[in-house]
Amino acid sequence: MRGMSLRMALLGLLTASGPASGYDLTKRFESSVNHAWHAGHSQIYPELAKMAAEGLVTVGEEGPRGRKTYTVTEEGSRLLHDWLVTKENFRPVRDEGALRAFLLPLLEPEESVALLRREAEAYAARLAGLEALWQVKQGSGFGTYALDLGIRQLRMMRDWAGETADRIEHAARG
Amino acid sequence: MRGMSLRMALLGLLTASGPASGYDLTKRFESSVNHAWHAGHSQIYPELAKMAAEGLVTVGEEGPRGRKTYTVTEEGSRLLHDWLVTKENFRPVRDEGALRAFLLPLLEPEESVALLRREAEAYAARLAGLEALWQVKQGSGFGTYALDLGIRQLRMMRDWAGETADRIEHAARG
DNA sequence: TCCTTCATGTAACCTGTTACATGATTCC
DNA sequence: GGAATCATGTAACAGGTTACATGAAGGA
Repeated sequence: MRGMSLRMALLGLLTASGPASGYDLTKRFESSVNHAWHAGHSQIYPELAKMAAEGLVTVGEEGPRGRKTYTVTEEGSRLLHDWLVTKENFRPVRDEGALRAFLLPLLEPEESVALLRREAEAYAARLAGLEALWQVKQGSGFGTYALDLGIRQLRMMRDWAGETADRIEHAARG
Repeated sequence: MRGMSLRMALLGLLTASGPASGYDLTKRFESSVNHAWHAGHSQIYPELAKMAAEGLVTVGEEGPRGRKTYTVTEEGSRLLHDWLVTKENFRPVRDEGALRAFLLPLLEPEESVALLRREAEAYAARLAGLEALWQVKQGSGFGTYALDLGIRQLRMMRDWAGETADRIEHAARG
């Protein structure tokens, strides 16, 4: 089995914050795990159905408006634990930002510099968002480790973009 | 059009290192752009065919063993340039490492620590690979900016894993 | 002759994206 | 009554993975 990530994210959210509907999970994704793994409702609903069919979750009674509540089973719990502990995580890299970095020398120096400055700003803006979240959470709570990682990531990229722009500018003038 | 990355990587390699066959490009991918964007031959061959059909590249005479040589056209060149200069790059995040970080609190402290130590080592090993490459290239040449980015990335992840392990260990004891 | 490398592809499958589609409930 | 939000889904398509399949050329 290859891409179990969506499954694991769902099992994780259900474990951490308790039983929920597909709708709830879609919201939880947006507000918590989204900066680590993105998924929309059109992916979540069918995945929950499959997971129920495979016994990883159970579906409760239908509530108002057809609401279905999912709960993790023993088997789901075990699977998540095993995945976390066991799985070697080196899937092939596919990073559009890095690809653009790779191709950067194909641009004129002024073009590259302008691009990098723009990107540095964009990274800084996203960074500000995550840092605000960090403030709110006071550096504790469920998503903290991932949030820390995300912040470090954006800081690194902002710095890389800025310093690379400086380097190119310097080389073009000097 | 959404995922133009493979296309752009191919146009970029053809621009930077000259006309090549699908086979050559597969090799070039492995040895240069692989740490930024991965693709195998089964993706590259059909993509080149599509690109030829759309006039982004031309196919030369067949060489020995059915070898086909591709060359970038004006149109391909323009497309690549526009993509680099214009495109806003914020595709949704989908980072398995970050997801695992998010789910980390579901493990027992000792399990998390063991996992993070293992990961820190793995990052360090990959880092050593890229740093060796950097030494070879003496910090210059076509892929340099991306290589720099890759190195910063791995350093950051290694540090994050190590420091997070320390933090958890400290909290569990103290 | 045999092995390796060069060289091309296809097919089935899984994951993710975008757009379409529907309807109940609650609040103003 | 009308708008927002709750709540579920499907379908067509694009992108990526794995495995299968074939054969020519070159070197030991």
